[in-house]
Amino acid sequence: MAYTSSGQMEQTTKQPTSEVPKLADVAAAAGVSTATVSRCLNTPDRVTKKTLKIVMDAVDRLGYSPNYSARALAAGRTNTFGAIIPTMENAIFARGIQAFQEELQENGCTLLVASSSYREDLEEEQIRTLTVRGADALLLIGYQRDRRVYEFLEKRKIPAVMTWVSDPEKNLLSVGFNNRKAMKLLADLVLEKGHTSIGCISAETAPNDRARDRVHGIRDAMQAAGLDPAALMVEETQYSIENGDIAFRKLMSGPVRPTAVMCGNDVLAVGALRAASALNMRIPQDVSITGFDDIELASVAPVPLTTVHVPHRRMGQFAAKALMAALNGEEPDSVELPTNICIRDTLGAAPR
Amino acid sequence: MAYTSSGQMEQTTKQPTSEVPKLADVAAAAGVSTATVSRCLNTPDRVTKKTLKIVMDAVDRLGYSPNYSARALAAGRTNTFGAIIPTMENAIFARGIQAFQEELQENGCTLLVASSSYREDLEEEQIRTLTVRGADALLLIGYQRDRRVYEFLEKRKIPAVMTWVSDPEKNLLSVGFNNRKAMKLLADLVLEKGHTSIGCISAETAPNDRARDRVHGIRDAMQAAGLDPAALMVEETQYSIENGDIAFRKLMSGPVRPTAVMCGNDVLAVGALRAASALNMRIPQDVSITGFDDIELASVAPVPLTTVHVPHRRMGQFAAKALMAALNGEEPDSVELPTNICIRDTLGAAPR
DNA sequence: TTGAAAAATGTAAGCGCTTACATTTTTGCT
DNA sequence: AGCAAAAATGTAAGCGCTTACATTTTTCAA
Repeated sequence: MAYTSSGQMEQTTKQPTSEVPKLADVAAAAGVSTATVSRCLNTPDRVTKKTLKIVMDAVDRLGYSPNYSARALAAGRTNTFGAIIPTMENAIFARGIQAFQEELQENGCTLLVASSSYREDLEEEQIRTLTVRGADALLLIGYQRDRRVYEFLEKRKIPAVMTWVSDPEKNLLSVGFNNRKAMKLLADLVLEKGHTSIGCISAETAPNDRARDRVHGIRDAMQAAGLDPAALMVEETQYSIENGDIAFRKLMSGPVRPTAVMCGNDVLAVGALRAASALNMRIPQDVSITGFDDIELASVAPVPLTTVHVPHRRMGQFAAKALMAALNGEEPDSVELPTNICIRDTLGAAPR
Repeated sequence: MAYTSSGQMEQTTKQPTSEVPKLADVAAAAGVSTATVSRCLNTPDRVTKKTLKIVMDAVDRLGYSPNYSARALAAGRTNTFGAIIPTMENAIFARGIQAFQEELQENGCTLLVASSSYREDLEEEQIRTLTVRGADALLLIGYQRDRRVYEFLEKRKIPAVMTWVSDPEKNLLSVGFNNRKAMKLLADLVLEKGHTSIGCISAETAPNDRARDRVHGIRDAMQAAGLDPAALMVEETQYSIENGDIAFRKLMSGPVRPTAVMCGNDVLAVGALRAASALNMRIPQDVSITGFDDIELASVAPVPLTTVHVPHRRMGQFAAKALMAALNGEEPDSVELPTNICIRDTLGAAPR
């Protein structure tokens, strides 16, 4: 009777199994100790095939499933990961996070997602919340945050991976891509088409290092092509179709009309597309427009969008793998994924 | 020394506070028992103002935050809610779930979201997973699922709220709206405009009671208007812009061309819109198109969409409130929210 | 066959918190 | 001032699991 879960004697009137079975019940049913049951569940190779079978049969028979809180408390790990993304409102992060989640799930881990609304202070708060909630590790977007945050994570020994960015210079684990280089490559292509008057619709660069890098990339290309990088006309706004529309109109009503408008992401580009067609501008004959990300929206836009394809799914998967490795005491390497340009119908030769 | 967390004597070399402080440390620092600290945190009104202050000061000073696993284990509640939605890929559920989450967060609760890909079997699996993970309560979409699932929840005493639907006949807690009635109202309007040949692009109705109800609503209106409900031309497909496009073309290439196409949601409607303009049909002169949901997409579509507005945010909030009430042993009432028709530019008089 | 090393299993001490119950303090009367 | 009831606080027993360590069983070379 050593392992029955309740101290009371067996009643003559048997309980109708309304109670959820616990580890000790399985142990009793299988005639082994709780430690053995625990091993069968967590480290099956430390147990005889025979006992494994007996125990697993008991598990099935009782319909046992472990209490995660108890497990977390005893083991000191929650198997819960956190991700803090700037927004859930549009699809920018959806695919990558989805892949991240799937990869975790396959390994028995859970994901908690929070959003920061592109605000550093809120991000910090969310990081603390998720940590307190017991997240074993975190996925973050970009590098830009107070050093205090990094110190906090360091102190708590919580592995974190930065995503959507890549900078080998930084001594931080990252799984992402080089925004600046990716955008430069697309800009090179735009310049090759003969455009000299370039506009750019970007997310707000102050709180967003990815956006900043992308704008930088355009300037790099201009410089390389012998143009004045300062001539780039930049409109900053928040990511939304509506805002892309507005920003495009602003660019078009300025003193110098750009012949190509490079957008910081596909959502803005679709807004620009809409504005252009509302202004009776033909694409790409009158104006070229490019995006970034290659989300579904890009391919179903009124005119399919020339954009930069980002391997979101692979990024999510690798990020998960890296964090799980870090939790196992390994020292995973950062990975920089290649992006590639996705040529569709919105980029053409400069007019005239 | 009764409440220090470590049994060892104070070392001469003080630890650099690397260890995360625990309840007992706070108790020791405040000079009270662990019970009192716990009460300060959970039921502050059961404690003197004075001790509350002392304890909270200690909490701040030590930077204490409770271990949620331990709390969950001891209290038998996790303060975690689960939501299982058919898909995260488009924005249909985003707003409602976001509001649900915000409401929970305000009350110190966490949300775990999983998706079922519109498959009953996967939904059941996710329900079990979330339950095992310790979800105290669940938000589900629609009514349609095996009775076994309801029994399971009943047995485990896990409150669940059905959302995006409302049927007072069902003896289940729900916070939602009447899909059939909502769609009928819109269909009434379409019929008033003189349309007699109606098409419908719907989600697959087999696994989706909301979609089924909406189609039903159109038929109700036709019947009421003296038309043959069986004459409704229905195309079923999965929710995506692309599929809406394809379905629209199918409808238009059938033996009878509908003059109005009512879509099961806004995403499909935007696809239909795109197809129409690709086919050089003017909206609404040549063909009327309607949506359902009123997500952002609807108002930024090439032609702003006439659609049914669903109060997603309020639905999410009420759902959260209902579940929290249920967990407190109350018996919350189901709530049916009103929808309303959002008239924009895609519905016009029947041609000729 | 024997015995030491390796493998399997068992024992029991927590993990950090909540809460029933016991005890002490305060309150509000008379 | 004195007393019973109410309020505040303290005591300590778990919540269900993992795991260090102890014990038993198996393996395998001599």
